[in-house]
Amino acid sequence: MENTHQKIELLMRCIKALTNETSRNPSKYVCYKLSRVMRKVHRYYEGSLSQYGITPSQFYVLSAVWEKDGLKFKELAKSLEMDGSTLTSILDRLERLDLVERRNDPEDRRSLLVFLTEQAKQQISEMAHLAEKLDQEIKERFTEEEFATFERVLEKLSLD
Amino acid sequence: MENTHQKIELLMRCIKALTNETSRNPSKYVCYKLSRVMRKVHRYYEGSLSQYGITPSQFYVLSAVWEKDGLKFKELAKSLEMDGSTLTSILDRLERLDLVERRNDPEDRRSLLVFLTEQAKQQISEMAHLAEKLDQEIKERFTEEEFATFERVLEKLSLD
DNA sequence: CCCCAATTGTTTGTGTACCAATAAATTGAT
DNA sequence: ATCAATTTATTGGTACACAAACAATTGGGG
Repeated sequence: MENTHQKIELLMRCIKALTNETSRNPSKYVCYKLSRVMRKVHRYYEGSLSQYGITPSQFYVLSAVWEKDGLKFKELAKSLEMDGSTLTSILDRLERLDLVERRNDPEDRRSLLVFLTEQAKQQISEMAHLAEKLDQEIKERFTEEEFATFERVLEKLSLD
Repeated sequence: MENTHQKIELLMRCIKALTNETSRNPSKYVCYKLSRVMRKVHRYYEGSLSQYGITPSQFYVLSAVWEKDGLKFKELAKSLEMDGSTLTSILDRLERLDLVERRNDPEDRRSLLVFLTEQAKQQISEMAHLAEKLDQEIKERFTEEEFATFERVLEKLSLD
């Protein structure tokens, strides 16, 4: 009986293939594949970065401020292509962790400047080193050309 | 003066390149690239699916139930590789939209079975058709081989 | 100089996403 | 048959992500 069920399943799959009926499984959609992989890779980074008490998104923000200390809130959001309200909440947490500091912009009272704290400056390069190692471990699983194509497609998709 | 500033920027980039100092910009990390592209593609789907009043994630759940109507909650979560608590909240919304129905499993009182409503059955193939069109528009931007490599890498990353 | 439109960052509300803790039901070992 | 361990779905808590509404500020046209 169990065997019969399996045969029926197989037959159904054959019928679908022969009639060219498209699968209903969501795993065929690009968007679904992307989100599944993104979540997986995100958790992979998260597992390592948690030793510093931060999340991947918080790490990206720290890196961007590290690249240009004291940049404007607006510039930061733009460079991360991140919604302002999302950045506000991430900065709230980073400020609570004493890793980042908001200061008033002397030239425009609407604007904020974002700085790393001393503590963050001491830790960030170690964090970055860790993240590079994680990246390396991912890349090792593919040929250089394969991964280059992958990144090129990602790059092209990220330009609107 | 502005010109001087640009020259300094350029010089700094040269120094970084010559000393092999790695960039601090987060856009070099695989995880960041993935999340940026995922968000972009997600918004792209969202814009179209919103005409049905649903989100991409809700669409994936509907598709999976469409593929196998009346499957167990647990199976559904597993096939979507989704945390159970996430699925609970998505099913709550889909039930409120009258697109999905939870029923008790007669064979195990801990378990739930998930069904599409009549309304959902009438709409889902149109939604799927739309999603396929969106996918097609993305794929058109690349050569077949290029995109095949991209999907192969995604596939491999989603395992383990 | 004044007013109105645009800009800046925050708040609020909704929707994922996941972990830990929970309650209910089932299973298995004795 | 009974009790402990396991399984199942939900709840509660935290963290993104984004749109819309908001307050403070700036800037330009009259």
